Amino acid sequence: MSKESLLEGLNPEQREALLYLEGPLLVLACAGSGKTKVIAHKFAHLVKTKKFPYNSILTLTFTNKAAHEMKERISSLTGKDTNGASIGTFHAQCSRLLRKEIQSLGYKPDFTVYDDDDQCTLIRHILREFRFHEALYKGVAAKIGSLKSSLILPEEFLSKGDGFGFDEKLAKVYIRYQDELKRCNALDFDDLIGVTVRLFERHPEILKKYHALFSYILVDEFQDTNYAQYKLLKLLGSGHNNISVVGDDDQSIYRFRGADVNNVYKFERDFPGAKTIRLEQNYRSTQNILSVASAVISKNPARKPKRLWTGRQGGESVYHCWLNNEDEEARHIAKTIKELYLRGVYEFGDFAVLYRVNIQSRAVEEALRDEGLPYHIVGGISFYHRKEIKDITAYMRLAINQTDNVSLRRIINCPPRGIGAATLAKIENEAKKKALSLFEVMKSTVKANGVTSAVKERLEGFIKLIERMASKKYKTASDMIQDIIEKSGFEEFVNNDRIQHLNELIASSAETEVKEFLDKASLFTNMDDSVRGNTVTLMTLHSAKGLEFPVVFILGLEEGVLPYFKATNEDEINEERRLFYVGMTRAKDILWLTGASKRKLYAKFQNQEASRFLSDIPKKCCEWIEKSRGDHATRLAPPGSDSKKPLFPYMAGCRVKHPKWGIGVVRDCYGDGDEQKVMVNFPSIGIKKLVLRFANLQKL
DNA sequence: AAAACTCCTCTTTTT
DNA sequence: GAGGAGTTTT
Repeated sequence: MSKESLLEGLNPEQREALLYLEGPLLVLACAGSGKTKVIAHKFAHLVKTKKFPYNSILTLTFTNKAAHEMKERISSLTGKDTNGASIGTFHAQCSRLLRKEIQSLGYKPDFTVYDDDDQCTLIRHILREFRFHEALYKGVAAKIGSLKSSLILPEEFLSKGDGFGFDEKLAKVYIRYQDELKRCNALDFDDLIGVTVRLFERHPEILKKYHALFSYILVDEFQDTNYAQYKLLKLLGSGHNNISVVGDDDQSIYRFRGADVNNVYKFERDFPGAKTIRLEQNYRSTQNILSVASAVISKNPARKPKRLWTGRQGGESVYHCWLNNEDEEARHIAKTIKELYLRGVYEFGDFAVLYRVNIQSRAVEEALRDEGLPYHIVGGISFYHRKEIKDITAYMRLAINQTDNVSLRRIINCPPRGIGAATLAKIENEAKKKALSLFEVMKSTVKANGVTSAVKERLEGFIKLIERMASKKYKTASDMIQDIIEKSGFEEFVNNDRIQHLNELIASSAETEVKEFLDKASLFTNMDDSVRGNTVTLMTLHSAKGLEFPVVFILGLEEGVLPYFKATNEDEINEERRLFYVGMTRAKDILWLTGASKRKLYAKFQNQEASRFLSDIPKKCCEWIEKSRGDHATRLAPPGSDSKKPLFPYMAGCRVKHPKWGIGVVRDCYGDGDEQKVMVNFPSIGIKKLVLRFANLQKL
């Protein structure tokens, strides 16, 4: 593809972003403004026109899915596969780099990556040992995570306690946790970033090497970076300053995971000479949807001002409907989907139902089933997080990294082999005393006296099992998995369903090397394996980021649901507002907002009030439909909105008859007054745009 | 080692 | 009100 065609199809701002090559660049890209496109095209431009080597452009995303899509786009632009390219998630790229360099920090290159599950297991273990309240493990994990994502080391945290004892306890756990990780030769997710930063800080010569290697840096979803990631970018970018970041402060919805929007605001200051380019044209939604979304988000203080606009004038009005309870809400949505589907304009895959919390999916599922509509749910437990899968990977990890205590504890008696709590406690004690790994202690226990011969025998069996696997050179992960299932007794231990999952695992890993497989398994998430098909999509607002659908429903527009009741301070409310904004801007043609006056939350019924966000919506863009009795509905509908003027006489999907072209299906209806136009799909001749005044359409 | 019982939590969750 | 995890019982 030539340079000309790389620029073709880009608007002036997108072009500018692509051609701005010297120095730091911040691209503020509104929802639906083509930010991925800019990155992909810029990558292709650097390679094709500027002759950058393929692996010299570090391209970072947040999700595997985004990385995958990026690779596909780039390879179709450049006509080459992206095997040698440095494109991937922050975590995957750091992990790759650390496998090569981590020895400089005293870890072994075969370190294990602990996912959140493993992290929690370890923290619980430590809490129990300290006799701290074990049930707090989630909060502790979150706190440690946030310290790590701010690059605060355990020792530093200890030095500034709060004086009440809580922080001291936390510090104690943090220190121990970090110590334990090191001894297991393991890194958690935050370490992948943090340790890479430390590596660069302590070893400038290594940093220099990567300055030379990565002569350009491209970053997607920049608003989601945490402090550690920001620091990493600063270090890597400090050599040449060729860094382009793309993001949207209005779509920052992961604050609770350590993401810091301020990174967007700090960029111009911290990267001297930085240029800012705004992408404000939205290629996705109709004007009505955009007006509603902009009105809501504009109420957020401290955001970069933007003028979001679209070429798709008018469009169907945004619908808002208030119902009696969550079942009616769900039924209403199901009925609406069915109706739109039957009109023939939309397929099931065109619909998305978005909600704040996963439990809200239940009512919708039921309603969709009742109407016989196919659906799938995004999120939930990931394949690699299933118990039996994690058990098998624990065997693999232990064989590769025998100091991995977390994995050992997981499988030592699974399947049951008569090594119970008492034996394990003995080993744990011994290990602590001698500062050895559990596996090492097991080996010496077998040689020494002190345990009964029966126990010895069982321990020996386990050790042999692991050592045999460790010494064997498996060609693929699937060979190893099969071996584990056979030799460990898993085969008899698990039931049919789970064997099925294991078979899937074997099939999917037939072409993957063992170590590669383990990395993938750790860094994989539930976002990656959604098998959708052409069915209605149900998911949380969070999971919807980056996606688009012709028809979107957002449910639970009530105080306590959206915004969620846990959001109390202003920052948190603002994040809820952004979440709502992200949801609305997923919609291309039709957007429905619903709420209910009664809802069952955690086993009790609650009276719900309309969400405060609804009052920010300009009345002229929204049609308020009342399907609930009682005072809620009347209070809800804003004054003046009761005059139900059908702004667009033709809904997308309705059938019309044209004197010349016969019967067609309306796709869109837009514009004002005399300019009002309607887009109709006539089976015989295709899509036609007609001025409503002259079209002589007959509604069927 | 399975079964029964008790306790606890219940937001979102890119990796 | 359900589901998960840990603990106690058999």
